[in-house]
Amino acid sequence: MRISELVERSGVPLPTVKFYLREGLLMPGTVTGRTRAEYGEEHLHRLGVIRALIELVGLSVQQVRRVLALTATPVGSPLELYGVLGAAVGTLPPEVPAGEASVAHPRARDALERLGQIYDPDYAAVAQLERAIAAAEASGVLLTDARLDAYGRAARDVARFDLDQLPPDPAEAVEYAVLGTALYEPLLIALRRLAHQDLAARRLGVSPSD
Amino acid sequence: MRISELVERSGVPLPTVKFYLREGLLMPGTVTGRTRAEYGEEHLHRLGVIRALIELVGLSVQQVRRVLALTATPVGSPLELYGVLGAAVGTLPPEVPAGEASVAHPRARDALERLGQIYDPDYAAVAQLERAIAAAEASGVLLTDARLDAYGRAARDVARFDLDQLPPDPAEAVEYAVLGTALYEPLLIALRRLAHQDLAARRLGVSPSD
DNA sequence: AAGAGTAGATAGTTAAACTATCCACCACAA
DNA sequence: TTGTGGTGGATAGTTTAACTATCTACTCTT
Repeated sequence: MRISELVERSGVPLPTVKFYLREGLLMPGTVTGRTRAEYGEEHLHRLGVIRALIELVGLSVQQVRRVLALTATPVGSPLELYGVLGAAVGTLPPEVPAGEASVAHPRARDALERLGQIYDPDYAAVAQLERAIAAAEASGVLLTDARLDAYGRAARDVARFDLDQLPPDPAEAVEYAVLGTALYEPLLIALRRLAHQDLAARRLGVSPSD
Repeated sequence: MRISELVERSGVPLPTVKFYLREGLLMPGTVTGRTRAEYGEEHLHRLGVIRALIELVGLSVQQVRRVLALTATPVGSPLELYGVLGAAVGTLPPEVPAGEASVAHPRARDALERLGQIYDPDYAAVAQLERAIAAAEASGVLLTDARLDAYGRAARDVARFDLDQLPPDPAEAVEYAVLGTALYEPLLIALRRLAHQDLAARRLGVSPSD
């Protein structure tokens, strides 16, 4: 299809499509002449993913570029994937500055030790954990061991489910893992908030179950 | 203390402090003269919270204003709090546009029905859930019932812990609930990612436990 | 009396994410 | 074959957010 059809079917304005092409989020079509290029269904799908990550998940253009780059990463074993994902740059706001990686993360190390999990300072998520703990401390709210255990257990339950659902096909697995990481995080957050409200309502006597 | 001391002790530049005063994030000091005002420890603490929410959690100035406004909300029972929190505007990116609240959220309603939880379209988190599901669908990744159950259970476990930890004092409870919602979300996200990596490593044979 | 500090106002800066033109030029229909 | 309109590529402008910088009058302290 031509770019006008891509614009019409995706609902994304022409200048914006051109912008994504310039920024490398959308791969170029196959050139069929000096002033003509052909786009396919994969471009349409890609545009959908881009818009979802930007408008619905709230990622920046730069973060989307990284996420999409990861979906093109070839991995040997499907299970290696989360290692690759972990060594790559974090995708969720707030962005962890480049220099902050690979430095010591004492609070995160303590926490992971307590959970019995591996500690690798090169994992971007370790820096995120460190920041999360620092934010709590700076606000006068501290992170107790009991809370760490409770959250760690819940996170592990979710992660176990995610790994169990990993598609056997490597290419599919990459897309699942990368997009799943970005797409399911807001889901978990929203469900936690709704659970707060539901449990609070029940404890107030609206319904005696649970 | 005078503003210069506040600047020095908080590490926040003077123009920025003035900006936060203008924007209503930081409450004004007690005026002691035409060109003089007095600030206290609560201003210092507030500045710490503001910086943590902006720099570490990644909230926008507008979102911080809403979060801080909520900490000043008086509630009858501590447990009412999460209801209040839910009826308020969402605080985490991506922002849910004002008009989007209170409209039908069919996918979110189905999900909540399946989880056996109350559905109230006025809850901001319902709109967030709807968007999260929409984002997954737009990306070609669908939300299975099994995943919903797994995530819902984990979210509920965390929420139960949060409610159990609610301080008995109403004023403290508000600060705990509001800041806890914002501060502990990045924690849960980081722990999920780290659990992915840890479980993936274990399944690859690095360590046979779990 | 004078210098430093301050409140309050206004203006400037930077970055991100678009959005809008411009121009040459090519393809296809009449 | 000639015009009409869609195209690629380039460049420039817009909008919003979050600061950052000045300016001015005034006042507190020494």
